[in-house]
Amino acid sequence: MALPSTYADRNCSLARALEVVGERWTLLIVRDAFYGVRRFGDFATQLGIPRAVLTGRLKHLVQEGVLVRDDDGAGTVEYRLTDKGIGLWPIVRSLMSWGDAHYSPAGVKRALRHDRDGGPIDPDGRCEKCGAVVPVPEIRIEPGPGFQPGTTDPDPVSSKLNTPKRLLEPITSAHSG
Amino acid sequence: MALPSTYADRNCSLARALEVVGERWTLLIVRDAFYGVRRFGDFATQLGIPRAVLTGRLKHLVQEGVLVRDDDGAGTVEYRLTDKGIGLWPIVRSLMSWGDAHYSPAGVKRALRHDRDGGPIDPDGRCEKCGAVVPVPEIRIEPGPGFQPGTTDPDPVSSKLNTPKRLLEPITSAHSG
DNA sequence: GGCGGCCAGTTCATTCACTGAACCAACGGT
DNA sequence: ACCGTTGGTTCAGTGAATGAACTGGCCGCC
Repeated sequence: MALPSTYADRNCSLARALEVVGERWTLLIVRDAFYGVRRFGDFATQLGIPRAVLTGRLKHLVQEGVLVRDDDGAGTVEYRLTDKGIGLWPIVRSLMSWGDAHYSPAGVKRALRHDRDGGPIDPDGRCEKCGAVVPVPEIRIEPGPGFQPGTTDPDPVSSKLNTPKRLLEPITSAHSG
Repeated sequence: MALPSTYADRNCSLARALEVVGERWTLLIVRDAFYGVRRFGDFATQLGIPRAVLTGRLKHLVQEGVLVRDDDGAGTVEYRLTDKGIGLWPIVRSLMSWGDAHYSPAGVKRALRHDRDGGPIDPDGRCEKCGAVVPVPEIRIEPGPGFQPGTTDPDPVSSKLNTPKRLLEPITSAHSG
């Protein structure tokens, strides 16, 4: 985003946060990272984002410490959320919740559950069964009542994204899956 | 923002929410609305946003039911948050909180308190004194330890924004204040 | 050891949106 | 009649997004 040159808003953490995750596409990339997407190509096809833009956004996110770029030396590159990136979860959750509440009359598109006890997670991120704020790796995501299966048959990555799974669990594309 | 023409992501409420509040400036406008800003000119000077862009964003937000445009017939126009707009509070709060946590080593720039009992509000939006999720109109906002007073002396609206006050309480610009 | 496929990333011409400053019209007060 | 305030609009210049084609490293395979 890069705020106006004259950084009028030195005292707003919201503006500061938006400099990191406020640009177009960025939060969608982060969301996919929560869903387990790690590969450049998977982000690209999943989001339909121009590759040049994706390159820039990933660089920015790595620079800001939201993602780490893990290059195994043999040419396999993976982007993974850092702890700082995982800290974005409440933002992603509350945006999804607001979107569901106002634009998905048939019910939530993706439901969240506490993987340990199966309890539903309320809009505040608490498990309705055990009452605890559920840590990200213990969250299971699955299609909700508002979910609409696509008309065209999905690529392998999409179908995995639409299957119940825990957050952060890697999605492997193509051959290795 | 207007997602890619081919709306690949029909099943993502995050994408849907970002269509409404994901464009540059939009969440800053919403934040200012929480702070009590209501006038076109105040948004413009406060944010340093080009007026043409502000016009477009306000129109969009009104269209989406996040703000109402209130024209008293005598030429006085006010933009106010609707209930749907107030529903964005958890998003604004969690973004501020993330920004403070990672970019404000001296402490939060703005502190939130439950106006009724003075209890501090935790990152989840709960009053640490009474334990309740604090409704927006009961939230008092005030400069925190990370707040940096500006070098240039502020316009009247800014100084009011930097004074403890409750959310949604209107800020009146210039003469009437 | 050359071939083909996969993958991350670049290049580039086109289109689109933002920027910033100037301008305009309605109203209020004097 | 005139001036200041307010909510916009207009417009040329600039920068960023788009989308499709391309590059180059690495792999397995014959």
